[in-house]
Amino acid sequence: MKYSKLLIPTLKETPSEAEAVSHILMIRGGYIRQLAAGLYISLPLFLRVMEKINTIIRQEMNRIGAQELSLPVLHPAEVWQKTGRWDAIGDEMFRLRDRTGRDMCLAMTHEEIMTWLAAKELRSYRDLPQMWYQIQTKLRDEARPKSGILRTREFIMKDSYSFDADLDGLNKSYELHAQAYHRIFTRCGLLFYQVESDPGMMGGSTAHEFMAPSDAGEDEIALCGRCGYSANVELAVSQPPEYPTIDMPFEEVHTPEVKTVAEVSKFLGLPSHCFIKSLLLIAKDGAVLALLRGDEELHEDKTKRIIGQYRPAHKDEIREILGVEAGFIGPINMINKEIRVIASNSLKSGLYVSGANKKDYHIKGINPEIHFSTNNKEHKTLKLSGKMPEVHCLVVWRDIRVIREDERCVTCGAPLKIRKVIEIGNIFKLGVKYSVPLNAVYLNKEGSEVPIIMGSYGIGPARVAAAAIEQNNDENGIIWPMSIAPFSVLILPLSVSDDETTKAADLICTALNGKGIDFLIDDRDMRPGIKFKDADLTGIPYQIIIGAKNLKDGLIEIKDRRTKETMKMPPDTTVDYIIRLMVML
RNA sequence: CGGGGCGUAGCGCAGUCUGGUUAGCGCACCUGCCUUGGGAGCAGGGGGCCGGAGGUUCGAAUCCUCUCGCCCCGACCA
Repeated sequence: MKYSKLLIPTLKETPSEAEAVSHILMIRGGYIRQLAAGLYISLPLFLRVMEKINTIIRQEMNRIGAQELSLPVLHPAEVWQKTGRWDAIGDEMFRLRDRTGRDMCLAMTHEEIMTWLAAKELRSYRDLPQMWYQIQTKLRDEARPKSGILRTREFIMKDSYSFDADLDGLNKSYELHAQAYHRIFTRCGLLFYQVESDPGMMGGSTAHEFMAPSDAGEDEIALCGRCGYSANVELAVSQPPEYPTIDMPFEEVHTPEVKTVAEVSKFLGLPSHCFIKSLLLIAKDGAVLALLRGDEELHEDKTKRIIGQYRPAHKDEIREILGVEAGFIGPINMINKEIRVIASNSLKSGLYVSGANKKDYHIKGINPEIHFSTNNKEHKTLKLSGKMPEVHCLVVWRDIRVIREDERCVTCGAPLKIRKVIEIGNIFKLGVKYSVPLNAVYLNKEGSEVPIIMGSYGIGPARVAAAAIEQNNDENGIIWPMSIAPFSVLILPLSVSDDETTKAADLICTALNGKGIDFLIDDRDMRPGIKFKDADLTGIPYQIIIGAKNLKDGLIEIKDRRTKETMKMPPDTTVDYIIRLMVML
């Protein structure tokens, strides 16, 4: 392919709207252009990268027995209404009406349509299992598109769906996908982790995400270097750091106008881990008191999984519900109040200071082993009858804390690392969440009607490309992994007006063509400096540099974009040398 | 949706606070000469509804009101 025939509008300067490295380099390298917020045009080079990634995906999906098909991007509302998602999903779904006034939406994912097809076409256990996938456009009216193509309103997604007769089958399909994903991302030259993830609103039991480490990522994962534990921080667990108990009597202390953990800690001269941080939350079915150790932070997602959607209580609500000003609330004298209390596991033992539920007072020496009780009615009765007066609070022990870097792994005790990552793929065990409402059932051997067990599995090819750039670049530009580079080789005839140079370039083109290697030749009548800069920026893995000076000695030069190493050799051996390099990769 | 920033030539920016020649600089672009191993040099040239609308004023890129767009942080993310 000739450079002069391709639209590759490279930029010398960094565009002001780009922040992420991959975003900057994709724009500067002439890969993409922005049409509007979250909407991008793929230029020829980027399209080639996407095609290479999609080819790898297809090969690996086909290899596990999945079949490719293509579904509409415009959907009738009815299917989505049947699963309840028409109402459950808010502004993120693009909605419209057709000319007859019928409600329609644009596909943000395809569980409904795939399940609809399964309901129509799959009848018997003999039809199962099936794995169907497509590489198609998805549309989501994102609240905040960001970081170039990492979060857009329209994007390509490989989504596949498995249909099995039973859980064993689902587990097999799930495992096959996990293996395929490992092969895909490895072949794409990415560093990545498979981590446990929150099944969330997809509605399922098990879920994993495939995460590529990058500072541009929106997610964070916790990693154990020793045992391999890895999880999204949305659900990652760790051993809370342990501190020696500081002895203190059980007594009230006057703490006028001293409210936050930091203030009380300073006032009493005690470290923050000696405190119980009490937060009043308003959940759908009432107020919830969350107790954390003073050095901990409440984890919103973990908490939501326990009490559902919630918000922090306002100051006047605290006064109304607990009868005390914010800043002095705590687990004391809570036993008669009809408020759920959820306490962080780290508070199970030790001695603590917390608000006394009395203005300007805190209480020292709270001993959860004595003053807290697990959630059973018995203690309440005993307390009320005066037999166990020391119990102040009925608690449920839960993991509701945010984990931190270097805390200990719960399985092996090694320090955990936290990494920012780009989510490049995910796999979910859906179960019957979609097959039941859409009546996707089959007849089993016994002749009874049973819902199909489903799984769903996604990959964002553009995110794979972005992650590859994030992980492979230098001050001069992109360094593509060979497998997904737009071209394998870039030929740089430094002067297109020099006959010897052109002749040598032609020779190499012919040889590369003969070997089926995809190459680009920079045939532009430009100064060498420009060609070198563009070559490095666009990131094609190998450069064959043909200059008059080396040619006088019968030599041309091969440069490895990644290592910057160069090798001089006669033109007729160049192509074989390149092939050897490519095989080594 | 909340907070912040920015809209001036294709790109990157100055000018705006403190209103006043013909709105400026670098890069890119066009013509010519010259040059050809890391974004050359010289000479000449084209390109602007200063995001949009309304207002204040003798006069608005500049002040006021409204509005649209883009980016960043947060919320959201099926």
